[in-house]
Amino acid sequence: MSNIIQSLKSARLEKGLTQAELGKKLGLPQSHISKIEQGLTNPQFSTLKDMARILDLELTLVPRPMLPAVRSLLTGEDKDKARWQPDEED
Amino acid sequence: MSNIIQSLKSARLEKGLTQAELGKKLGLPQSHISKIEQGLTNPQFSTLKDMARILDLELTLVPRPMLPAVRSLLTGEDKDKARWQPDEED
DNA sequence: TTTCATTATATGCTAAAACAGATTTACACA
DNA sequence: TGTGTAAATCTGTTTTAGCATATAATGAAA
Repeated sequence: MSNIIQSLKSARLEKGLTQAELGKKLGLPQSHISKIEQGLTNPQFSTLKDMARILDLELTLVPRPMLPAVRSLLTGEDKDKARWQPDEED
Repeated sequence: MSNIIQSLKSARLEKGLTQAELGKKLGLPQSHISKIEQGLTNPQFSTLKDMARILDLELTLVPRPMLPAVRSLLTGEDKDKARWQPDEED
């Protein structure tokens, strides 16, 4: 399963939402959320974008060279330790 | 047109790639790239993700509250000016 | 500047996949 | 066991992805 899908599922659970509740907010049937989370379908871009938004996340484009910096910012790590990891694979 | 699509098109042009060249790298027909860039179709998530990667970009999920920080990091702005903008709309 | 060649992007038409709706399974717990 | 809730599966409809082709744009040569 893609990392992004995984993260979206985690975000849904952390918010205590069921697939049906999330689906309702999105105007999507629960069956979709199920298939998406199981990786049984390759969803449309807009579907994931909308899903992210409902979960207070935003799909953004990051230049590869900036990835380590962005990741350390997001994880709250100290950027000045100068030991950035190579990119993690998706 | 979605901001992300817009950005991907800009990235393609900046790299001096034609739709056909990008399509070839992706294993997609040029006609798709055309439709996607025109907003005539709602592409699959994986298509955009792959497209981004070819263009040295990565599709990442950012918590909404972190958006301003991430954006200022990406645009190279001074984070300490303490006048973060509210989120720009997509 | 006209023509011709070449390249870049856009448009039609079928096949495949996402989507909507209804149903079914899994699991909790009274 | 029976009831309620959450997630998964099954079947028909809508939309994208793929292929072929057409239109548009660029540039070189006459």
